[in-house]
Parts: sequence; C-alpha cells; structure tokens
Amino acid sequence: MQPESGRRSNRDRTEATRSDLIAAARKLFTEKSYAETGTPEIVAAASVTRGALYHHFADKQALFAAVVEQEAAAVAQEIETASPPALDARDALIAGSDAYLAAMRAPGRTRLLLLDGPAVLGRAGMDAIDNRHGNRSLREGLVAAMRSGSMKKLPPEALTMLLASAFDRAALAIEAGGSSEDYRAVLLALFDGLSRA
Amino acid sequence: MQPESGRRSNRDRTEATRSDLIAAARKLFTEKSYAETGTPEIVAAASVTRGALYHHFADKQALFAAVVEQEAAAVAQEIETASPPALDARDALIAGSDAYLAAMRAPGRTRLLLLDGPAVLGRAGMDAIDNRHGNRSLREGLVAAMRSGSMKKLPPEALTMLLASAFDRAALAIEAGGSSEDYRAVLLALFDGLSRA
DNA sequence: CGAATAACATACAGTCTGCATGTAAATCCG
DNA sequence: CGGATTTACATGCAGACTGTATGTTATTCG
Repeated sequence: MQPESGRRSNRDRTEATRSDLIAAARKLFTEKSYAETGTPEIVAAASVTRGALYHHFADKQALFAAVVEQEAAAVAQEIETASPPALDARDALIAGSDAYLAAMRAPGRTRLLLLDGPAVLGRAGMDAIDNRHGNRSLREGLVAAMRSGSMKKLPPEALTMLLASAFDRAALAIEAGGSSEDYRAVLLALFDGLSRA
Repeated sequence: MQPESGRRSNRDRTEATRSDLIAAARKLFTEKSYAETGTPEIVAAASVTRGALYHHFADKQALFAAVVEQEAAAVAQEIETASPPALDARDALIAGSDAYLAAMRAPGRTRLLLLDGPAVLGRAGMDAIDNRHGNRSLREGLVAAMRSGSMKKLPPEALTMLLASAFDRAALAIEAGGSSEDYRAVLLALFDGLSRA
C-alpha cells in the first residue's frame, strides 16, 4: 500500500515512462530534425531502453505523433491564454494571429509542426491534429464573423485552411529572418479584405 | 570520330547517367515518399550502381534537390504555357492560380514539392528553388498590380509568400478530396479583398 | 498463492547510407 | 602518337538504425 520506492503501480510506471520518452523526444526533435534523431539517442536521453519505447509506441513515427500532438496543444493553450475573450471578430483575429506567431517562436517549433509534421504524418494527419487544437477556434471565429455579417460568406473549411496556411508560412518566414511587421501587415490586409464594406 | 556504340564522350555519359538517375528518382519519389525510397531501389530503376549515384551527387539529398528543381521548373513551365499573356492583373492572377492548381494534380507532386521538399531541403532551400521558378512571376504580377494602383500597397516579399502558401495549401486540400470550387472561391475572395475599391 | 499479463531488457536480422578502394575508359599533353 | 592524368563508374565495407523476437522481472487477477 505504501508507495515505497520500488513499489509502483503499473499505471504510474507507464505514465512516467511515456512522459519521459515524449519529453526526451520533444527536446531532440526540436533541437535537430526527425530524420536526424535516432531512437537510441532518444532512449538514452530518457534513461530507458529501446524495448520500453517499442513497448509503449508502435514505432518511431507514433512517438513523433505524440510529441506533435502535445506541442500543438501547447501552442493552442498559449494562444488561448494570451487572447482576451469577448472582442469583436477583427480584434480577435488579430490577437489570435499575434499570439500564434509569438508561440511559434519557441525554438524548433516551426520545423516540428510545420515541416517535419506534415512530411512524416501527412497533411491529413496534421490536419486531424490541428483540428483538435488551434484550427478549431479559428474556424469558429470565422464562422461567427460571417454569421454576424462582418465578413464575406465563404466556405468555412476552405477559408480556415488557407488562412491557417498563411499563418504558418508567416511563422516560418519570420523565423528565417523576415520582417515580422511586413508579415503582420499582410495578414491584416487579408483580414480586412475579407470584411464586408 | 564516328559515334559508334561503345564510343561515347564523357560529357554524354555524364548527362545520360545523371538524367537516368533523376528520372528514376523522380518516379519513385512521386510514387512513394523520400524516406521510403532507398538508393538501392533508385539505382536499380536507373540500371546503374550506387557508385554512379555517389559519383554524380554528393548524397541522396542532393539527388532529391535535383528532382525537386526539375519538377518545380515543370510546374512553372505548365503555368506559363497555360496562361495567355497580356491580361489585366486580376485575370492574370486567376489564370495563374487555376493553372497552378491544375499542374499540382500530377500524381505525387504535392508530396514532393509541398511536404517532402520543405522537410528535406528546409523552407529556405525550397524558397530558393521556388524563387528561381514559379514565385518569380507571381511576385512580378503582384508588384505590377500594386504599381498600377489596382491593388493595395503591401510588402511584396511577404505578400508573395503568403499568397503562394495559400495556393500550396489549396493544392494539398484539393488532392485530399476538398472541393476545388470552394478553394477557388476563397482564393478569389482573397485577391478581390486586396484590390483597391 | 498460482496464473496471467504488463513492463520492460537484450539480442538479432535486415536494410540503408556514405566512403574507400579498384578498374576501365576518356582526355590531356608533350 | 603514347604515356600520364583524370573521369566515370563498380564493388566491398563499416557504421548506424529500425523493428521484432525472445527472455526476465514486477504487477495484477482470480
């Protein structure tokens, strides 16, 4: 009964090992790329063996998917935290995009979420993850703006995808040294262009 | 002097071997992914040995870069061929985007150019390739439209990137089964939103 | 308390990449 | 024209990595 060291429930062990593996993989996947990070290096950083990894995850790609899911959730969380509620549609879009671009400045995040993620998991796989997190609120905001009449009516799914894609490319360009103000200005112009006169 | 079979200049041999390797790699990289295609399979398809591959290319990534470059050029060529010259800015943009989306329907092209390309060569590497081909005319068109006063003035580099990114995502979404009309409508709305009233 | 199962650890097979070395053909040069 | 040099490969090897199969120990179930 007493949780002495040396007496742990299987659920605790699993949770701890999975968590250690994901943390170690996250660190390496953000420092280097998915392809450049080997499972021997990951398990060494997590102080377990490859046997543990392949017990908890089907393969290296499944571990990667878990890391991406966690990181996408973290980005969505940062946006939600930074965005004050109850603004009008346009201000909410601006606040959200600023928060997104700020969140994507975390080292290695753009490569993990915007380059390796789509290549390894496929665009469909990444869309599934994104729709569970960030994209959802973006689409809801757009739908609300369209309903309220402040934005042109357009297919919500397509509009969400293309705007999200513009955010993504802006994050990549800014990390590559592009002018943050320039990209912000263009994003703003795109929003305003979609608003009803 | 006579080009008998068995007497070929080194330049001819190099050109033929390089071309065979790129063609074989292009076929496999578009059928499967970069990661799933091994160099043994490539050289077998090209009827050469791995020694030839590593003689002509620094590594597998360099061969991939050559394939991407060729394919990006092909896309740009198809767009140029399909786009009648001397339209006004808006019609040129629409024609160009339609031609781009049509060109990206070639099997495997979206994965090669939009998923594997950025992941393997980096976003900066892909930008360098894109700027040598398709993006160039897009930016020139946008600059011309801005100069003529028919479009809002915005930083050309950023605007080009974000619009190109929207094209890319539209191509991916359409291939994944998304409604071509929906994405076309959103792209058109984005253009019109950027035009000066 | 025994049986079944979960959570690993270890060992192995197959494959791949990049390089080093060897060889024949082409080119250069005096 | 002929030897020296360089080019265009072919072959073999070393190291690393992935996934799996098998063995072992700690839990959990009945």
